[in-house]
Amino acid sequence: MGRKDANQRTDHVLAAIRDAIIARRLRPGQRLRELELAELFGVSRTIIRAVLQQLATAGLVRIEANKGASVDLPSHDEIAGLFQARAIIEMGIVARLCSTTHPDLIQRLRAHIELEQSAIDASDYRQAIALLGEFHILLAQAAENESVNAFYRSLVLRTSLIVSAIEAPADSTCRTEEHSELLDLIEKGNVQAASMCVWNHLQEIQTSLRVAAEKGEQDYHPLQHLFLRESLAK
Amino acid sequence: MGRKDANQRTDHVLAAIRDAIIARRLRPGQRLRELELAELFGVSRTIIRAVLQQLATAGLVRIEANKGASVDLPSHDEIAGLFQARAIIEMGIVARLCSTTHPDLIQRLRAHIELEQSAIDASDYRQAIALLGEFHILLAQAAENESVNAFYRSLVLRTSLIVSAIEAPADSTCRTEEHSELLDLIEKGNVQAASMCVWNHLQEIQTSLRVAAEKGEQDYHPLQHLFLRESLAK
DNA sequence: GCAACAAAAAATGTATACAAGATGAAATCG
DNA sequence: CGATTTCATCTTGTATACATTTTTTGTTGC
Repeated sequence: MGRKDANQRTDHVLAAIRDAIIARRLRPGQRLRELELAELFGVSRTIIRAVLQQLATAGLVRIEANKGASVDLPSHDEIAGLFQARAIIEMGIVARLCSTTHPDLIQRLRAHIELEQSAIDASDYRQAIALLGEFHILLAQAAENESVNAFYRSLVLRTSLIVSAIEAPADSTCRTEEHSELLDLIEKGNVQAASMCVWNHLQEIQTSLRVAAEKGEQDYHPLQHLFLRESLAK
Repeated sequence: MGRKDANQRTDHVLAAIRDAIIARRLRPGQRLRELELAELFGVSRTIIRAVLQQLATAGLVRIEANKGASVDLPSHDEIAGLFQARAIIEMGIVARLCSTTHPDLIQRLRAHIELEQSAIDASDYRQAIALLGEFHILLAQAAENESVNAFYRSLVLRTSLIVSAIEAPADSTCRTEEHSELLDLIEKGNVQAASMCVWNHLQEIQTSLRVAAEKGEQDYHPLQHLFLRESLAK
């Protein structure tokens, strides 16, 4: 019924399921049955299908023909590809930033790094990890390009899902010195070194994640038959 | 009715409409009414809606709540953003290619440039334009990253729609010498210069397109009430 | 004539009905 | 007892029906 609040239900359901995936209340591999979700949200399957399709194009959900949808579970190769993609995008952005000067931008990023450092000093690891990840988002925003931004954000979203999925230890996240070093290189306009810095930085994260993943793979057992109702309750 | 050929109808309709947009049989701004399309393809609105939604996420179609879908008509700012995005991605790819040697890849791209040159020499402009555009696709493929590739292809698709939409003259497309120069720089591993080359290259295309667009804007009058049936006939 | 309003037509948003593939358990055969 | 087939059930795929919004049309008053 084309109501005044058109697509509002769709958007609400979309946000709810996406948030549940991000918060890992819905684990990779979890099946998402249309009728179940429809009843849970009090809407029809029509809306659920639209939502699932959108989540699938965002790469959060996998849909198989005649088999239905489930939270996406990327392979090791796909994970490597996602990190590589992030590196490529960031190198492009860095190259752009190197060619022109952005004093205010650099200053803002430096301020962010100070936040990182003080969180680390205060041993607030939860906050520190969040800030370390946010640095990359800010860097991408610096490109001031909507398309690139949206794409990069979707890459970060998917990679951070992986990070949290394998309960990565703190040392497999960014190091604040490298962020600082990158800013120095950008300021100097050294594209060559800045690119390498970015590449190595993301490469490090990825390899340390792979190690953590392989270590944790033994005690990984997908909790089957999770209750959607609880998983989706915010 | 969940049939053996699941999603086949959807895919067929999707391809048909997308091809029509690419081939400019469907012009930007053209309204896409669900019932009309449904009857044309002999399917239900359900399928048409799924297709339109997918086209919308691909950026080819714009959907307004309660108003329906139409072929996307990007603003000048959006066009600039798309070209800038292409440049950023290509700079990232180029930075990647510079850091390691890819003799076979360089050779393939050089072979492609020879094709460009011979098409130009033979005054086969149609072929030349296609080849000049294809160079960028090949370059993107060189990154060997599925995510980046898919994203870049969608950017190229949307920008080439614009190129054909404004009936750009030949001199607003790539120049083969610049492609050759870029390869030289990659081979030397000069990230700095290669990045600038890419940026300037796409900047040139964009500005010459803008000029062409402004020139052609007078005699642009959207053919209203085009017949969908004819537009979609392959 | 034309501006404003009212009713009708058309188009989209959502729910539901039904068809067909997928799944799993019971039944059958070796 | 184990492998295989069959059938009941579940789930997805598609069509259609109905509600609500938008757009068009027609009419009235000035």
